[in-house]
Amino acid sequence: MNAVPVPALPNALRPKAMPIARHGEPQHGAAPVSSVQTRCGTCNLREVCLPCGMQQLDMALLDEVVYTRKRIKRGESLYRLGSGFESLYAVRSGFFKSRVVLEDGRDQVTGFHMAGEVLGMDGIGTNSHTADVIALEDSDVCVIPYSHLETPRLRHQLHKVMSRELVRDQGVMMLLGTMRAEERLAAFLLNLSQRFVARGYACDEFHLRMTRDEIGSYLGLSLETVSRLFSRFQDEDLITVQQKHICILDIPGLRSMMSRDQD
Amino acid sequence: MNAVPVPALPNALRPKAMPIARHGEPQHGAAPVSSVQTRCGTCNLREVCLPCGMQQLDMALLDEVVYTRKRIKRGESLYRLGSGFESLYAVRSGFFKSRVVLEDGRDQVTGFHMAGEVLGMDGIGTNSHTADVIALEDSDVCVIPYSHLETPRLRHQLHKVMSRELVRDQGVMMLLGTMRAEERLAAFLLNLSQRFVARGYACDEFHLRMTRDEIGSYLGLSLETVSRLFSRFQDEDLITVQQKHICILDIPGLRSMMSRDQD
DNA sequence: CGTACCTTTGATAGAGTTCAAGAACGGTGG
DNA sequence: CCACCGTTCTTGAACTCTATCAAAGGTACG
Repeated sequence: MNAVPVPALPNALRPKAMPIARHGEPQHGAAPVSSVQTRCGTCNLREVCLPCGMQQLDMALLDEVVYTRKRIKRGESLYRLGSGFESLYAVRSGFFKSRVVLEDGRDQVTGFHMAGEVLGMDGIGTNSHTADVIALEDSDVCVIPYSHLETPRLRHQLHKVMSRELVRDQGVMMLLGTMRAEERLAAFLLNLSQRFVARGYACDEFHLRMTRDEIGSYLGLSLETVSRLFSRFQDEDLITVQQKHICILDIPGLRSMMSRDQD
Repeated sequence: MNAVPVPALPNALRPKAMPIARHGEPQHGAAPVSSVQTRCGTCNLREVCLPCGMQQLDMALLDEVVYTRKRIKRGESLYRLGSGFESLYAVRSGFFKSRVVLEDGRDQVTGFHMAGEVLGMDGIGTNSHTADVIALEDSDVCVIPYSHLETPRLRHQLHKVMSRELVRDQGVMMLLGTMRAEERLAAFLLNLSQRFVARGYACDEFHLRMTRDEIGSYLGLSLETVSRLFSRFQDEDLITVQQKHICILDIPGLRSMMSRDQD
């Protein structure tokens, strides 16, 4: 029942279109306990997942790829710093955060991850993971043993995914390095919006799965600043906020907030 | 003549050990104009370069890998945002910065790159580069056509390099997201020091190849703050600074500067 | 040898943090 | 159904760190 990212909310909050975001397999009344077999060829996420860009390729190839599924409950971790690396994980449904922790206890949220995104690549280099990945809601992942990445196409897809991750990181550095608080939050909202759209959900209305604290950590701001900015954006009719429920009213307005010259 | 990262400086500044940092090939009087053939098997950088970790593997394998070399003069770019992706580049000698530029002109230095490091992986995802990479001194790279990464070992090495890059980015996010100015600069100096050591240079004495402005951009600080902190670190006998020439006097002191509890 | 760039240092101001307190929400159990 | 609890969110006020503005000194390179 957690296949839809916005679980128990009024109709208005449901995705306007959801061609992708349901499980490929029929969902039985009782959720499967932990590991199920899943076939890429029938997975509705295939257009945004690891083999993204493979639509034009032989489906036959995809059909052969079968992964184990794993459920992670809200608050539990997919993996932790120091745990051994064996597999990559594709998020099937749900929402994760990744974070790194400093010796003195400070931590930094390094990313939020939704359906179709790939996790675990930090472990390839040292054979053990360098971050914690924690489910922000009950979630489902496909386990992709690293050793199974045998076909050239799939390997190239992995390269693409990793490369995009590097590019995403550049964006975060830009955000943390040069942007002011309001620009960061605007960029954050627009990014979330884009990613929801890519998954067939409404671009202008969604439910934040993370706390103000987690947003703040990710954006390099205090939770109070995040809260204040949400209120200010609302005053300026850019968005509406009710706790974790966000409506974006003025996408161009948010966008213009990100270029400095025109205040 | 630019093989040594510290070109024209007093003896004290020269690397204390330099088992790695000279060209594998005999250097002819006049520097080669642009492209030369280079063999990994005889390259003195092989222990820190793309095939790092391959020491224990067949050298025979390495010997077959031959790359084209390319010279980039100070101030020139290895590639630019939007330029097509074909190859990865391994830095043989010299020093680079990478940066991304926002529409409104602001830019962010996203990394500094020295001998043995691999550049260009940002281009794999979209088949075009997403950043500018600019030489901070006359430099030398090996051109590694992406299509040549054919052996399983080499591919795995690429995965490792990319993964480590992702982990490095996590570190930068931690830096930009949670650290204060002094912590950032301390972390920066310690990181540089470590990387020099890995290449056989002195850990406590080196020549900065970048300006205060570039350091500031990388660390999310203004150049004035960087300059002030250098001066303060000097007052506190942690380092000595003379323009771009740095001596680290107290590594533990710098390290303790990075944990917040003990002020 | 002069010019352009880089660096240092001071004074001021502003953005965002921190501390604090109260309000809203969500779940639990009586 | 309501009261209760912990967690999350909001808002205010004071303070701090860092940016910005400004000017002078140094260095390097043509």
